[in-house]
Amino acid sequence: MAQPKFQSLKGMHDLLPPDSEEWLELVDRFRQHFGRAGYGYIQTPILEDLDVFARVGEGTDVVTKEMYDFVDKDGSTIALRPESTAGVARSFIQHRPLVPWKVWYSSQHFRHENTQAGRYRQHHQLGAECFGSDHSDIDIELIVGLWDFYRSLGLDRLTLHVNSLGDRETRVRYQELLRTYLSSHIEDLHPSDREKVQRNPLRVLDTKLSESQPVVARAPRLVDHLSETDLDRFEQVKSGIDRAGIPVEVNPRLVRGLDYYTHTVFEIMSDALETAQSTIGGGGRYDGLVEALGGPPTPGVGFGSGIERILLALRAEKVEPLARFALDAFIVTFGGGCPDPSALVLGLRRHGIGVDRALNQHNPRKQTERSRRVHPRFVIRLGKYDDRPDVVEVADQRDDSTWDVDLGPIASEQAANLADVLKRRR
RNA sequence: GUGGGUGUAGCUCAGUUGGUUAGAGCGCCAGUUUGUGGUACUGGAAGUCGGGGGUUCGAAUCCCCUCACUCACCCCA
Repeated sequence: MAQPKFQSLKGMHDLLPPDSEEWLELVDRFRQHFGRAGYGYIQTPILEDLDVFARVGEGTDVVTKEMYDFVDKDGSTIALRPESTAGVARSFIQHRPLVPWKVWYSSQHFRHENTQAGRYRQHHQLGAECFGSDHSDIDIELIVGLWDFYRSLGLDRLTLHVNSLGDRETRVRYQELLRTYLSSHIEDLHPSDREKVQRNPLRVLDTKLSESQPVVARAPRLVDHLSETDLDRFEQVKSGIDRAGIPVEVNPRLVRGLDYYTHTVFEIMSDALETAQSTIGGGGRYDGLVEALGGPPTPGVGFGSGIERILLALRAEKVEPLARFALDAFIVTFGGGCPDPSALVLGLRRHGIGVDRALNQHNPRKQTERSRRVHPRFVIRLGKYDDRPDVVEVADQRDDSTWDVDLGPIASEQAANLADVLKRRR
């Protein structure tokens, strides 16, 4: 194909039917799933003050390299959100809702990075957050909730990884210890891991570079430095997940991309994805986040899950598409003496019947072929009887039965009459 | 930011050592059919061969540049 003059920007994609129908269905199911657990829908602006994001991820690529930030007309520095949690936390501080505050979102995020399978510059996440409770049951509720959501979609091949980073003091203390250790073995690390030692030493733990593995394997382990209370908390979360019947794998090298996490962190991977990005959802606890943004000390926990990656995983597991575009009825017209279908179509819609017709074909055979695309419940044949223009034949696609309906002689009542017949049958 | 792969019709792709007017399947349009159910047959429309430059009598094919897409690294959902 010759490239058109304009196409969507790199890593940003159009969403068209029928894929868009499946997308809406996915979001709707998420809404119902977390709605049942008491989570309300939240929307925050796509643009925020740059510092909202910068405060919470100083050492991370997400905010240092990949942010779409720019100077606004009034000179202020703003950014397209690279993730949602920071904006939701800002909103929490601004409105001070009753706690525990449980919200879910479906939002687009922007990261200026090179694209690959399951990785886009504009990507979409479903997520849920809870602010104002440090109860470990919330951690459990979110993790189990997300797992069950995936299962309800038909995903089967899932792996749950969890880890604990301890509280902030633990984390800071361990981070220093790790930095000291790694600095003394800096020569044995892969060059591209060396710079991370100062900036974000936890990140070295999950390196994929084999050259660094021996050093990392002998590094001090975070789990050995957790306090009694940290360990208790971690045990509660693990046993809660276990009681829900979900296989859980402790991964001591699991750290996360954003550095506001404390205590629980987790990821759910799709084992069906052969691509480099198999994590479809992840999150954890961020007890210091609200405070870092200038709010009162408030615990929080949440997750984000990539919609595009969920859909990739569904395809990889060969799950049938979640939704199909379907109409109640499709109108086929016969011959030159056929009444004009326009009024009937518009009238049926006013009476709550989803209906369409073929506009580019006049051969009934072609129209019938067209109707198969949209999987209507009923096919309505208009103008079939030359001597009785007010009679239509209705074909129920479910059981292949057909019958005639006399619409009556008064044009203004015909749509209502037919709508009644279809609704009774439906 | 770094590296690999791929660009030919709406889609998926053929296209020989460079050689007439660039092909197929699917899809689309129409007909066989004043007619109606996933079939069959017939015909039709549709391509600046991603773009630019070069070599050549001659380029989809060879060379250079460029753009786009894609996969991977980094990183992340």
